[in-house]
Amino acid sequence: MQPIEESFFHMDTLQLAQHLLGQFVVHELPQGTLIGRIVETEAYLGECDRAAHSFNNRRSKRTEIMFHEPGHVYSYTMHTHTLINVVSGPVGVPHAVLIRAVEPVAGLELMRKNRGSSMKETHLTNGPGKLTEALQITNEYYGHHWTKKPLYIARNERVEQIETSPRIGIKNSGEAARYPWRFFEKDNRFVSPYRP
DNA sequence: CGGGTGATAGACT
DNA sequence: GTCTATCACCCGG
Repeated sequence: MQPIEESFFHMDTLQLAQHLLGQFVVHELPQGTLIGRIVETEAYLGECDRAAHSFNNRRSKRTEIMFHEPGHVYSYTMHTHTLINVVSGPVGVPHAVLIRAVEPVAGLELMRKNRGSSMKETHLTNGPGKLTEALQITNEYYGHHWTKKPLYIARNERVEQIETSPRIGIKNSGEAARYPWRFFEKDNRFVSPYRP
């Protein structure tokens, strides 16, 4: 398993959010290699998107990485959970794609250990906070690049049937709350539960 | 020290 | 599936 080429990340953000579906997230650890296949993403288009942390090109210590080259890791903490993003857009354009769910591919035993032994398989990685816990992804990877080991994206076949919906958890973002910028694989049981 | 940042587990129906 | 109580850190002032 090898990291994807850097040029992969140089595409329109809404395209990238869809092309990421099917790709592998790989985390190589001493205890084993954890792999998840991306089945759900959301695009955040900074300058024109009230739901984005970088709305209006808001630049802070936290959003800074989104102004850098695409392919960097943007992570942030939501109370007890870490959420993980892929920086998108050219330098100076603060876009990102949130990875909302993956399908467990390898390292299931370790994932179960990370998530609690009684956790059902479908609940292992079917949410943005769940998958970071299962794959042991922490804020230490803020500013890392997704082409570098030990945490990287590896190429796999793209998904064939992509569905869209409004994004989740942003209902106070006015008009932006209705943009259909959530993408997921049709009928995949590891997609997070939809909350209308 | 206040504001900003939504997801999760578990109980219930 | 739906409901709801609970969860913590970083930052700027």
